[in-house]
Amino acid sequence: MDYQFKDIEKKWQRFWADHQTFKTEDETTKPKYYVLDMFPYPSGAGLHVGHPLGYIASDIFARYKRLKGFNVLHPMGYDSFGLPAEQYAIQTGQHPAITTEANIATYRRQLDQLGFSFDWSREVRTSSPDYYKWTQWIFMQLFNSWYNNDSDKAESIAKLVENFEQNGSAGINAVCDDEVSTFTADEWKALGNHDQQAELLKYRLTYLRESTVNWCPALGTVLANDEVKDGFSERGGYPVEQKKMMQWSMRITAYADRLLKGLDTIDWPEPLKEMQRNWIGKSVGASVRFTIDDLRFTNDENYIEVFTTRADTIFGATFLVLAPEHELVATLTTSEQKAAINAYIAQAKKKSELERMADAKTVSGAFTGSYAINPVNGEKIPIWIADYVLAGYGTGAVMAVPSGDQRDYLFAKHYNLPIIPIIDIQNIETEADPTKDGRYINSDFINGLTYKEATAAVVAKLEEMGAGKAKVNFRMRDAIFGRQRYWGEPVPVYFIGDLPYLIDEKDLPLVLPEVDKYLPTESGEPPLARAVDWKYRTRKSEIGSQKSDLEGANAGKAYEYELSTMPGWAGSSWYWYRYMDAHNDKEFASKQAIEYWKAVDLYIGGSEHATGHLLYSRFWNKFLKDMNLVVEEEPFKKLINQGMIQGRSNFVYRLIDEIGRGTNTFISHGLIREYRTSPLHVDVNIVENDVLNLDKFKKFRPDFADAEFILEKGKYYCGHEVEKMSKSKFNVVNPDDLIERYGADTLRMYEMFLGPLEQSKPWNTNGIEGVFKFLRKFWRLFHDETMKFNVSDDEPTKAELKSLHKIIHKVEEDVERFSFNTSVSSFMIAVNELTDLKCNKRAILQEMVVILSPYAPHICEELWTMLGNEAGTLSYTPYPKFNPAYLIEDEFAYPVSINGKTKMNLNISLSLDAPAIEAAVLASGDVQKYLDGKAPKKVIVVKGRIVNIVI
RNA sequence: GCUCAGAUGGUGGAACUGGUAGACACGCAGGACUUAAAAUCCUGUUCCCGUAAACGGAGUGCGGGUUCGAUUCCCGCUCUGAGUACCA
Repeated sequence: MDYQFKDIEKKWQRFWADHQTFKTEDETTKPKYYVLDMFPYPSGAGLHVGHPLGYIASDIFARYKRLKGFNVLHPMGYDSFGLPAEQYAIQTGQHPAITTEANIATYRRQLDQLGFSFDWSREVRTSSPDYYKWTQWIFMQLFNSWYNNDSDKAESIAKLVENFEQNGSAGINAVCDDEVSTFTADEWKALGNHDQQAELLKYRLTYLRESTVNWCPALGTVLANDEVKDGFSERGGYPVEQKKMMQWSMRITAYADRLLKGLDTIDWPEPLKEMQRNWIGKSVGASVRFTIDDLRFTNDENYIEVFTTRADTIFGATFLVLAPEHELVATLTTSEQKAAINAYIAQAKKKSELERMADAKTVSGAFTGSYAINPVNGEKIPIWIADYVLAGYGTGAVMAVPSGDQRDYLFAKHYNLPIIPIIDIQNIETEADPTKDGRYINSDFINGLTYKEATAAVVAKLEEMGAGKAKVNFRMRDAIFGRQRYWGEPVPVYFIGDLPYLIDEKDLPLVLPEVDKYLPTESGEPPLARAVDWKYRTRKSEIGSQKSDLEGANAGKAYEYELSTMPGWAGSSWYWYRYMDAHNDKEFASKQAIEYWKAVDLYIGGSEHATGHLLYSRFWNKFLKDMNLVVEEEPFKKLINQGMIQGRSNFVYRLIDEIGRGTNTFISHGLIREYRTSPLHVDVNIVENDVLNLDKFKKFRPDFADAEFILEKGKYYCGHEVEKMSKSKFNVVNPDDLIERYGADTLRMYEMFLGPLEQSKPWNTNGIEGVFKFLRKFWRLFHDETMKFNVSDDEPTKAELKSLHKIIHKVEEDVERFSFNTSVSSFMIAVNELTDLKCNKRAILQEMVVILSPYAPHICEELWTMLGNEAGTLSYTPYPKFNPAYLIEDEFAYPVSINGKTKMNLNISLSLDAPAIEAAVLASGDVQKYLDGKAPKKVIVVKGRIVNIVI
């Protein structure tokens, strides 16, 4: 029988499902290996050919590891909360759960078709209450924790309370809000429960605070920074504005340093680590207090604090600049300057983020009229405001050193402020010079010192004066953790007055209530406000840690729940643990499961999650580690980014008539220079190797039914271009179509054959034939001319064994370094060789089946059983053992170069050593011809490699 | 602007530690089989000169360097893609 991929693939997909071939046990006899894919959001559009790229790679790796004797965890699930389902619900009134369910069914069908070896018994869905129960539970742990800088880890709030009760706020070194109170133990105890809770909220790892948020009116929700692009929402492209709002936040900044340090311990692509480093944005410097030269300010508030990374340049500081939003601006502004300052603030406020960015080159600012004192030299320097200083970074104020900082330089030039050189080699004629080389001048006690010495000396002096101290600043902000949306996890919190309280653990999961519409209420409250009688009722018998508020008059009352839901990244920040123990209803995963599987050994996914999912996941993981709930500091040991698959669009060229109208005549791409044409996207699915299928084109759109063509060599050639893959560009290729035509094994191998996994590349179906032909050729090795199964038990020859062992070794090497494209080529070479050798020996072919099975599992399962093996055993059979003895050659065709240019090959025994090889080469007639009687200047011989003769 | 990645035939790409550049595949051209088409198979295919071959020359974005030898290492530049954006 010929290679019937359709029957074969259906048969084995069913077999794997029926026999649960890939169900993973949490056993400990084999070494474990955890291969994870980034789980998809099940969108309505289904998979396109770009999505499976990473899944195919991870599946090959997982299958390979099984053959190598590992107990492999290779699960899949769905990140099923999200905006598109909700948008659809708003438009149609359909409950997002229903849409989501339907989309998941499509995804599942498409994934199954590709023959993945997922253990579906462990499937997770972030939108399922069994799952989000634990997302809520983790939220509660965060609420009940604070970050202790002294132990450098998160600890229980109870411990903090204990400390307050014994010592007050003294000795607490926490990551917390800026405005925490100081109090004694007695003062603490004297506080009412309300005030105590309000104070504790400033320490909790998830907390409420008024924050400036990215409010998107069109979506009716708040967006995270990474969901906003250039002032517009990433999804939908709606305008985003800044708005103040009470929001849940996550104190991720507590982990900034650990998130940074951890990067050095994990095997991730360098660019991705770099992106996280930039995002965290650690800068080491100093905070410096500049006294305000104004008697109106009281003694303990008479300073402006700035952050600088160049404390060494402080003698060059000739003015201060505050952000227009800085809280001191109003008080600093003198009456003469009031008009100018107000005008400037008004103008700055009007400018959108986008305009501010485009305007980066223009210098603008205003003088407050006030002065400050430079602490190191007592100089009186003016205080300005300008929008190049950002309120959200550092202290929202800078000391301007125009000789060393280009923005300060431009500002000083524009407003005629002094520029003082502070380093002897500094050249500041046309621009600032931020050099750190040379020696200091005009700088009093650091004159003559080097950069390192000067920085230390200045910081020491400032500390001594009480005017500053060394400080580390981070660019990263606490992450906002709330959406005014319906389709997300409810926050397990209710309110008594203005204070949030956790619901009882027994009441988890807090299930998403039904609502009549998925829109905000008329008064602007989130959709959850529409739920009827959705209130938390406390029970006196089940009161928790914050008990005093639930007792007495409050017991049994109904309280408002938090109405916002969790953001998209909540459910994906811990899901890899759920796969370890997906059905546990006592814990998010059992201790044994976590201790066995530990962390993800290989994680494959796109780099677009670099600063979102991958950062938040590391944060939650570190927190869970601090709580002793998990065992590893880093969740993903090795990570690979699969490249993006871009679209490759095809174009037809419509002839334009004299008056500029499009006609119904189309010009082949090679001829368009001779005509006036306009390009038109054409569906790539009716184009093959850039040749248009004319009949299908006529059916593509009704107005093309009577299209005419000007052809080249009888064919219509299309033009092409690389663009984003999108429906509107008609360049979306659906894997279903390709599977229908060539089968999943061909598609799997072709996606790998396209090029290195990590490289972005345009999808191009040209060439898939080659892979398909390869599989047929492989099939034919097992069959005679009449397509009858025919395998012999004869002893293999030396040449056959050599081919086999070459590929055994090559595939091992390739898979270990994730170079899947090169192993596909090598398979082709091996099959070409075995075809030439007319090899049908079981001893060779059975091993070939095992080696190829991770790549093309269906055809291999079929051949495996045809060879007489038990069905389903292929996935767990041992990988063939490489024997280098079969590759040993006794002769090598040495390339002989003259002056580095290869001229010929000479067969020489590999047993000869260098001098003997040299003699043999020089004796050769062909070499003599080049030497022309002269002696060579030099002869380089690398045994087994090359001979180079220098003349 | 900054950071990172990349540039090899008509196309996707290979060459892993400096050692035969262009493996493998697509496409194209020619041929076999066929009434024909499809499928399959065979041959050729970096470019230039020689218009058959041998042979010769050039060649991995550009310009230099190190080396017996460079796609690979170093310096400078150009272009493409991604991320980031006044971060003090």
